[in-house]
Amino acid sequence: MPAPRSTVPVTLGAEFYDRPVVEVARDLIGCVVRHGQTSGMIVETEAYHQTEPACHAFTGLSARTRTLFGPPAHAYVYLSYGIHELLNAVCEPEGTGAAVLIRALEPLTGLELMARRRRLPETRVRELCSGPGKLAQALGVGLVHNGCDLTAGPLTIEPRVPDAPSPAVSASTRIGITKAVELPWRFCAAGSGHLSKPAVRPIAGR
DNA sequence: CATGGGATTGACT
DNA sequence: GTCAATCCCATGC
Repeated sequence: MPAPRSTVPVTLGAEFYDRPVVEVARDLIGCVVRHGQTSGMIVETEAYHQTEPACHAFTGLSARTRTLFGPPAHAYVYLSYGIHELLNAVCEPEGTGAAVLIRALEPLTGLELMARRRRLPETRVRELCSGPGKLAQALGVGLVHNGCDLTAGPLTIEPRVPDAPSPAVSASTRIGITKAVELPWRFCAAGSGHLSKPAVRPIAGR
């Protein structure tokens, strides 16, 4: 059992999330998601906003989207394809439906527990959190966390380490959707080996 | 109340 | 490369 290094937990405050969702998606790259003893650095995100049809909030307020329209800095967790639970961070002011989908992490702590939850050998680190369904399973995040305050725990997101260099971030189109496919609202840490799929480099010119 | 569609993953050809 | 699993919820009768 590793002892905690600090007695004061540092998490991103609500003001971080109370901004345009695309900015938050970009700025979350390099931040750290923590749940219990498991944590990982965010290397891939996507932004979703009520004004575009790929967002669950596009159709308006409902039982499902209540969290999305709620206050920022809360978790929006929903079931995808009846199997996978996907973790989002609600953004923008209360009343606006917007969230960042956390799509991939570089595992940092609790790898043994992650591997157990993922039913994988601990050697296969790249497969622990390289996808939105995978990382939720690895962190032990589920529907029960829908609506959780990300500034209060037990599920939190921490800022980037201050003395670490700012990560190079690439923007590209979102994955796995059929509507508003043209928006470049997917953000990846350049060169990361823990992405759900390789980042597509935009082709200059043409 | 019945139906159908996913912000995915893993197994298989 | 293809495809099924599985269930919440939005939609429509």
